[in-house]
Amino acid sequence: MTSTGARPTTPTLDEVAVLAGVSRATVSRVINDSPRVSPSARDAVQAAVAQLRYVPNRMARSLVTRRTDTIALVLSETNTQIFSDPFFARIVRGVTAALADTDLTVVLLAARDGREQEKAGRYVRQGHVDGVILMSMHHDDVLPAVLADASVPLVLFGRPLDGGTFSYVDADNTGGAAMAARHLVEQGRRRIGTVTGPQDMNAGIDRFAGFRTALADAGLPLPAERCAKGDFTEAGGARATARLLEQAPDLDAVFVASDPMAVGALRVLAESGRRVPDDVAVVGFDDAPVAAESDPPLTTVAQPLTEMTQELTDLLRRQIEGSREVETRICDTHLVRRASA
Amino acid sequence: MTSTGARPTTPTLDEVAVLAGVSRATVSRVINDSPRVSPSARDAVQAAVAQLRYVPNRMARSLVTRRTDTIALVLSETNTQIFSDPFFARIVRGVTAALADTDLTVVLLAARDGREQEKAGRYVRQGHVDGVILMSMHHDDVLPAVLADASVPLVLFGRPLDGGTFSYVDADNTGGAAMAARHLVEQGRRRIGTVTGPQDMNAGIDRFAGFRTALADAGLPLPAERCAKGDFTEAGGARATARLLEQAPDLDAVFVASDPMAVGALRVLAESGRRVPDDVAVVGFDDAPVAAESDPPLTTVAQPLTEMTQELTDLLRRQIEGSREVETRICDTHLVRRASA
DNA sequence: AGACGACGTGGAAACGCTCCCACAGTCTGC
DNA sequence: GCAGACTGTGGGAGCGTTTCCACGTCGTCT
Repeated sequence: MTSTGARPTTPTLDEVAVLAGVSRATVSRVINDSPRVSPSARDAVQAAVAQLRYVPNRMARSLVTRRTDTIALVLSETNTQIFSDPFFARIVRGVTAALADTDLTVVLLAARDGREQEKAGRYVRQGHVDGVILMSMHHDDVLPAVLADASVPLVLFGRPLDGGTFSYVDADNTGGAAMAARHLVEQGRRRIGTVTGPQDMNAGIDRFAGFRTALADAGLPLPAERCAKGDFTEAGGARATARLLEQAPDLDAVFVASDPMAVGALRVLAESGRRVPDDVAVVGFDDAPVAAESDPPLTTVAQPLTEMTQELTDLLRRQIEGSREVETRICDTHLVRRASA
Repeated sequence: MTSTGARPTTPTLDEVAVLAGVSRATVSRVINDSPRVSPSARDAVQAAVAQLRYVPNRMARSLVTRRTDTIALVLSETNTQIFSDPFFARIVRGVTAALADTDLTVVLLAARDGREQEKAGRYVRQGHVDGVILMSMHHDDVLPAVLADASVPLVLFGRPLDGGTFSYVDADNTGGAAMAARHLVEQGRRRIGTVTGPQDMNAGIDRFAGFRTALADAGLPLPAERCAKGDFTEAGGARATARLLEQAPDLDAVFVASDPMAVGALRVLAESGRRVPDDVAVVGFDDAPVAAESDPPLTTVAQPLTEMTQELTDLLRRQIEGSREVETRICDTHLVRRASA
């Protein structure tokens, strides 16, 4: 079983050339689908490639072309829990799907603490990738600046808080939250509260702002005791809702800034003996898979994730092609009506 | 805002050498911490590096060293849902943590369909990484063979089904399931059923086998109507449990092959009016975070995930160093007793 | 029939780095 | 005081590609 022999050396372009009886340059042309090759030469090369099971050496190729055909999807998030958030999974799926037809490969980089962020930054700066999609939600994250500084094409998922000059794609969080608020008002609710997201995340801030503004526009008050801060997790949503019910037991509706939190809210509401939507209406945000399966199914604000990931990759690819334009895309949300409101 | 000017060209070793007044070779030595450099030269080089903000070009370096200092963690799994399974997140965390002190960077590759698996395979074969940790659970996955064929160091998470000669690390699924069965027997349970995992996954097969054997050893029968097949998800666990209760309403205990499924089982049991553990005892598997928060908290079989990821990286690093030994590690599980059994 | 593109091809120069080797200078032990 | 080792340094080859350029060899147009 034991052996420390050298691993088999992979064939090079030269060896293929010799076997095919042509020059290295011609083999290269065949590999790269150049039209300027005779059919006979092409056949000979392809046969030789197949026989030797030749695979081009990426490093050598990248060294001269200065392209890697790889992009990084960097998840900069200290909360390890969020990494298993279905929302992230959907983004990853969307991005890889959007690039399925291209020859770009997506690699994921998880940067959960300072050291990992540093590693990710170095990885990018060393030229491993042609571009970066960065998901960084927190205010104090330095990675956006570090990567921008690496002068590598960069697109953010989510509006950056500090308003730096980054290209980014985001959902219309403000508008979506306002839509949720108006929906509740139209249902005749008057004592409407909210479970917010973290207020150091743009999504948390914007959803709260949109909600508050819409409520004010409708002439409804939003006293502090009808607001509780959550952390986008189910457990956090449950805790926040419990607090809310204690502070404002007469609540007749609640806007919960994410679906996982809303699921927690539904549980706590049920445990408190309240019926949803009869006693308390609930609107969530995200249209996560779980929203359709909750009891009752959740009315929620949907983000057009497919469109967003498509925009993300479009923007990035345009930058890779050479554009230095700073572009932003705010994608419209829409209300998905189910049973909870 | 618009401009399509060329991105700033990154400095090379030569430019650093000129600025520092030394040769390229000396700069290289400083970069690579060679001891054979005089303090004065070292200082001059470091100053020049800082001034030019020089970062070595990975491609050029890798081309000659044949190392990339990168390993890939490949998730080969068609079930997109599993990608957001907390279990995966824990593995990712464990692996990156185990490599935190090294200069190895981990990149994640998600291979969810044939095309993505092909991309991942190509990525690896082209020499982007020094080694691969592969999570591939399904019987019909071709990626293990493809990657092994790429003659790149490879370690599997989870025992491969076809018994190929791969290095791998796995939990003692058989032993853990047997432990769960014995625990239920010791509690005086006699009509014990199970919700299994998918039977085309090694974890599903082994847990079922260990459970069945232990039950037989205890002289207890396991009729077919006390077995229901799940898919490792909460919803699947709920469905399987509902089936189980229909087929065998007199069940007094159930071993559920994963914690998410067990959570689904608890819900269905509660809905059917059964008390846990009074009427039906439940043991799960994985010791997922959710196990501690369920109602009642779940007794479950824990895998030593930290130890496993550590072994995984140790094995891989040894292979990268040149070992061609095929090594396997089966890590012991232990029972975490909570309230459900 | 002669000139002239177009076409297919090979030689050779990069790309940015590491590392072997040679070389001068300094230090040690006699 | 001199052979020998040791130390720091620079020159240069080479890693496996792509791509520019020059060079025949045709077919086509006047």
